[in-house]
Amino acid sequence: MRYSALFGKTIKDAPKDEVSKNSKLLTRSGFIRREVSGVYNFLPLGLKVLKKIADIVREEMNAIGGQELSLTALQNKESWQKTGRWKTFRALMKAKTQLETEYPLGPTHEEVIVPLVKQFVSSYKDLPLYLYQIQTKFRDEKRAKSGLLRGREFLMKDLYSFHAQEKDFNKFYEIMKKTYKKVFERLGLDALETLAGGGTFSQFSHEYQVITDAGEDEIIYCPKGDFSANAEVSPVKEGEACRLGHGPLKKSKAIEVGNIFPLGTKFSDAFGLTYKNKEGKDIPVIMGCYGIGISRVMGAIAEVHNDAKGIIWPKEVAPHDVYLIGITNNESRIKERTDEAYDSLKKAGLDVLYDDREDAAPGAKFADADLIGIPIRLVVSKRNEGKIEFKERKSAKSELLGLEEIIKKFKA
RNA sequence: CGGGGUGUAGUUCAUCGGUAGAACGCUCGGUUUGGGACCGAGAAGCAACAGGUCCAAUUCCUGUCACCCCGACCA
Repeated sequence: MRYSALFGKTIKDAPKDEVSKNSKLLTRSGFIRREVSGVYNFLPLGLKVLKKIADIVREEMNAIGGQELSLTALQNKESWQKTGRWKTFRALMKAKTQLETEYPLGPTHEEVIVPLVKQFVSSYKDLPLYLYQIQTKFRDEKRAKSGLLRGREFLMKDLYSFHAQEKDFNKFYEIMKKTYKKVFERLGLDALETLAGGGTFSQFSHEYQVITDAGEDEIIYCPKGDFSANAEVSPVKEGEACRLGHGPLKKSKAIEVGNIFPLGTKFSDAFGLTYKNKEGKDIPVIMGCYGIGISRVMGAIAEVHNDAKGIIWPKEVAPHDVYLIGITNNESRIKERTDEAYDSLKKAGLDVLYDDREDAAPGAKFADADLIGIPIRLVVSKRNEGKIEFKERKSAKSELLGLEEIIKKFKA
């Protein structure tokens, strides 16, 4: 991609209404732009990141037998009345047609998936079943805030599991814990598996919390990593020893980037979702749900991985592999050499953002490279004597390498 | 939803009862090229919206809307 053709330029000053670190950085660097409060457009660079996050999640869901589908955002009011949530789910947005018919705008999808699954599941042979989607959700937050961290429209992965036996559910719940750990590692997030309340569904649930002052939750956790609980439900307090005798426990603000939740038979009961066991008896299906806020993850990464100059994207979610700069000058062949490097890198399968602006001062290019935060920066310049400067965004050091060596480095 | 604050050019901000100005960005010309470079010339605004006061309102008053912050809320 040539920078000169890229839609979405960087800006020096963030709009004054973008106050949170993540939205400031993502707006300045041309990844997102706010539409209304709590609702963001994703520009090409931002969408690339969003897709990479989604793809990692998708891969891991597929790996444990998840089947992807896509459920509607515009939902069925009757189903929500059946579960009682038409009245009790405060953040439910309701859309009205010209004829005054009301539709819930999906904040979550139990009311859609359970009736759907009921049409296909009737025997123990149909279970277990793991269905997920990555889809836009709507929640009528009384106050949207913190950029991508709490919006009214956001992208979320939700998986629903259906089981014949409690035992089977428990086994899968543990698999999900491992899977979530792996997902967040790949996303470059240090997410603590945190014990949380179960709301109206169950006694407990688990949240995946990333420590940051921008977060809204408070967690009590052991710095050695063997305990973490949401402060709302934690029986132990800051400063005490954890269950393995480590200590002292710490208290921090954190942002919830995922959660997993036993649903029991609450929704199966509401919709009469049962299966026939071997004796021909109807048994309610046991369910679990498992969410990851895709757009919130993007915000959390920007919130946590940055420095004074801009974002520092983890490799797996970066919008491009390389930011290529040529420091041109009319007399030398720098422009040609940079063009050649661009072509070679592309041929080698790398996704390159080539800053091909001819009249921009070198400083402007460096500043944009740092702000956008692509993990590797390459500089072609007459100063580098036929080699290319290779620099990691996260490091202050750089080295001069040949093109072949650089390509080899990426393959490794 | 309670409290506080803000709406002026794409962005950040000035102005102030006499109908709008800078910087950045943008366009054109020229000079530049290792940390947001320089010179010159331009384009760009229904001053959120509606009403009121006044000879005259971006400016004062009222209302509405939007946005931000704190709190409450967040299956």
